[in-house]
Amino acid sequence: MDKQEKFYVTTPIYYVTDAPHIGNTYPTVAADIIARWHRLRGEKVFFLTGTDEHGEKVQKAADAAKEEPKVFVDKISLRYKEAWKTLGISYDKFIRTTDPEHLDAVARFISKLVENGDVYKGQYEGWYCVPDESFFTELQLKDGKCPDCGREVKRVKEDSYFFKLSKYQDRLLELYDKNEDFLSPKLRRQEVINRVKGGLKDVSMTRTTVKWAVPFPGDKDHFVYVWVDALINYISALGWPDGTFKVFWPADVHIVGKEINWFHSVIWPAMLMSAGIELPAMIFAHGWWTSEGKKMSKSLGNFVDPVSLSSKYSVDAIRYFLMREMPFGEDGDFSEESLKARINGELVADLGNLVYRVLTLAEKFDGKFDGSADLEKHLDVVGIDESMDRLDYYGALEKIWAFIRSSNKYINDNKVWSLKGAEMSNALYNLLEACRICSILLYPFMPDTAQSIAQQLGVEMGTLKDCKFGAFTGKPKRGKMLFEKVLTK
RNA sequence: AGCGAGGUAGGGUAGCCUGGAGUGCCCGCCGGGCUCAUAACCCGGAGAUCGACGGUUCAAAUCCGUUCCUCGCUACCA
Repeated sequence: MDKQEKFYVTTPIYYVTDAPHIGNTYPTVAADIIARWHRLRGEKVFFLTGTDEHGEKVQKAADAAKEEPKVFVDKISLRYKEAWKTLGISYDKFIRTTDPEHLDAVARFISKLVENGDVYKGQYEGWYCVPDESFFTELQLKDGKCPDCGREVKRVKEDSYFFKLSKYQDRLLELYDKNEDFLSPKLRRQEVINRVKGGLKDVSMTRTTVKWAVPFPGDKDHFVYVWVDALINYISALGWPDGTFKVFWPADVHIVGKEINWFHSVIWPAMLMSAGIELPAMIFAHGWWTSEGKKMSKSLGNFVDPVSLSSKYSVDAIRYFLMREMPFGEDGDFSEESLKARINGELVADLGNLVYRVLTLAEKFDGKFDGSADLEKHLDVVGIDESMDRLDYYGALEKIWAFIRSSNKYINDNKVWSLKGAEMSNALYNLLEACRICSILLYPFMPDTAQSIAQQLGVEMGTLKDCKFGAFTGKPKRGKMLFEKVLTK
């Protein structure tokens, strides 16, 4: 269980043209859980999230809101912070790409690429939709027209600085080959490798038309394209090249959405190679949610909002559901019916009921809780820890739930309610220890619930080291039910 | 089109790499048990020609080939 002493996890930084919704909540909750897990292991953890605030789309959104870009992004950035507070996100730093330190780091980073001869001036060619003021690649066009509005596009050329991505093809392939976990989950691995094998084109990294951006060092007509700016947040947040950068870099995992996997799995490591900076250990691309079976889209207005859901149900239920409904990395569907089914079936009937019945029995018993660890054989802490190493939250929860079910079964099989004396003491010892260990294992997923369990057991919240049967020293006192049953339909 | 993933009981999955009686898990359904517990918990049962065709083998969900279907990625959507 003793892995590295430090752990650095990041979420994508979220583009401020949208309010928080399930799409950005999902990786944020996932990062929060893995950060909390590593804290339970006793590691020094740095958990970074933030907002991506530059670019043309932000500029336009600010214009539409009749606000200065900075005023606009301040507002939205705050909404993210509020949402994360509601959802119990324990980030260590919230970076904004408009932070002065970040702007400075971007300029220095790019100068480094220039020094190393990986940046050259060329011409960017693309299709431009005048009314939308947007560039598109050949592939993005829909029947030769603007994919957004369907109007005519025109071929334009503009000066641009390029990053020599092509130069790093072999080194990238070597990286993927040597480090199997770099491209995670496995399902994404071959997809990226084959595309890289197919050849890499140098990428345009500046624009002259977008002014709401970081100035390009050494050429005042150019501004850094948002994706370059955004990627650098992972090191600028640490104060690269000094400060906590020295403690926490390289990142142990960058959690990203599959749509931005290319940038993180290919372009970002190439940029780091060019700058002579160590590479992150893992890029984990998660899947997407549909909403009630339909793709979430602005036109349908069907974005799932976990913040408002969390006031209707509970934060912990939402956090649990996000990790339990589908394996991290795959796609899945969000439906309120399914959420209710998991609350009633798993949180109420399995977990909540277990804790409640155990505490009822324990309160009635007058004596010490002592015995031999009969239930421990159903507990697979090592397996759970290994699942968490792979960010397999789904697998970890499956194992935790197997233990919860075994504990419920133990009560029935042994007719615990009818036991007396030493037999009762032994049974309650096992059950109370089971609940205590569950409180620890569940803590990263459902912090409030876990703390409530610990409190009702009358014990301090433990760490991963305490996930083994030992002496039960608590003073159980039943409190309120962990989860209330919700009405279906 | 290219590349990738997948098709296992009513739904969702594991098993496939390293062949060995369709073996497991969750939900749903039917029946039973129990009464500590939030109509909660526990047990049992029904339900699958493992997408289709062909091959290898004593033996195929598992290996090989073909085929049909679904989904994802393809360079700034979480």
